[in-house]
Amino acid sequence: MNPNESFENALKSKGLKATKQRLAILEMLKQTEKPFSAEQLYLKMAEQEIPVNLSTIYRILDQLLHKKLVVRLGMMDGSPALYEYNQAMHKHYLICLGCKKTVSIEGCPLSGYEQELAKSTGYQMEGHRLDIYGYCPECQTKMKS
Amino acid sequence: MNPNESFENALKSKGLKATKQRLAILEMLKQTEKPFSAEQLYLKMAEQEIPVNLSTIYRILDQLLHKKLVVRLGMMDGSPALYEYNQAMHKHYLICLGCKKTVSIEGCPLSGYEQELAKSTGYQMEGHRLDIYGYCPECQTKMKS
DNA sequence: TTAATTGCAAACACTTTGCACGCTA
DNA sequence: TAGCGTGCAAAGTGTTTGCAATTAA
Repeated sequence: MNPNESFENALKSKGLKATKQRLAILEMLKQTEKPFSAEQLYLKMAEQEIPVNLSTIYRILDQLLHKKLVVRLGMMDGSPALYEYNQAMHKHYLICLGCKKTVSIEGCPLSGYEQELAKSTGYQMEGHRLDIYGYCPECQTKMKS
Repeated sequence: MNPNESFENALKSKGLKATKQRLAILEMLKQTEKPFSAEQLYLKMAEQEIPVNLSTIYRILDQLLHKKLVVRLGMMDGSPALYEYNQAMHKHYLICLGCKKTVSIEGCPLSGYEQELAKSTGYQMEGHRLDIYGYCPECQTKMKS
């Protein structure tokens, strides 16, 4: 099945029209498997001669977020939000405080914990966000010099 | 020891002058043990006839953050950052997606995990952020009606 | 055809900055 | 009194919104 076709179906089944802007965003996020900010997407799309307005990107990302086709992360400081294609299995990130590089972590150390917490608090869990901060090996050596 | 006195020392030992604005902010955060936004602090201080400029609050919070007298949290969406007095032991939060209430969680489920990760990745760990999202019991019943 | 979607420009909220004055040490 | 700290106003950044024009279904 053509990748675009599958996105078309995904969008339609969520009640969203399959516009080229939405398809382009989904494709970009899915293929790279990396988180992008709204502006990064905007620039990438410009390169590919798919001119879009930044506000449109924000609107689309917001819709995709609500439809759970995309997840949002980042924003430890006031820096822009990052969006990533929502692989069914959720991920966590190791973020370098030096160069801001983010790499994803295998597995989730909280699988059981969340359920316990639900029992003890009466909360209905909807998920969690875990980011781990440190300095990557390269930045550590840079800091020494 | 007078609480203000201990803050004075804390500030001076970090190379910061003990001004009434800084003291007021520290006191407020320490006493309430709750996270506040810059604006909330601004309003509270106005009530107490300690007029401050909002930009001063931001500057002070930023300094306190770097000196680790305060921690920052929040910002899952674009809402304002929250600052809280830095109790030595770090905390995590259970945040209600309905009413935005945040309650802190006992203990940290990641104590051992972070060290393992440091070994396997070569990163020098600086800490992590874990927030858990769900609906509190009250919001669950509201949603049913 | 027509309701959803987009572009544009303007507004927004939160935060940061430059500069002159004021106050702590 | 020397220099850190503050207020003020203005600018910045990331994001959202109203409205008219466009496009997918």
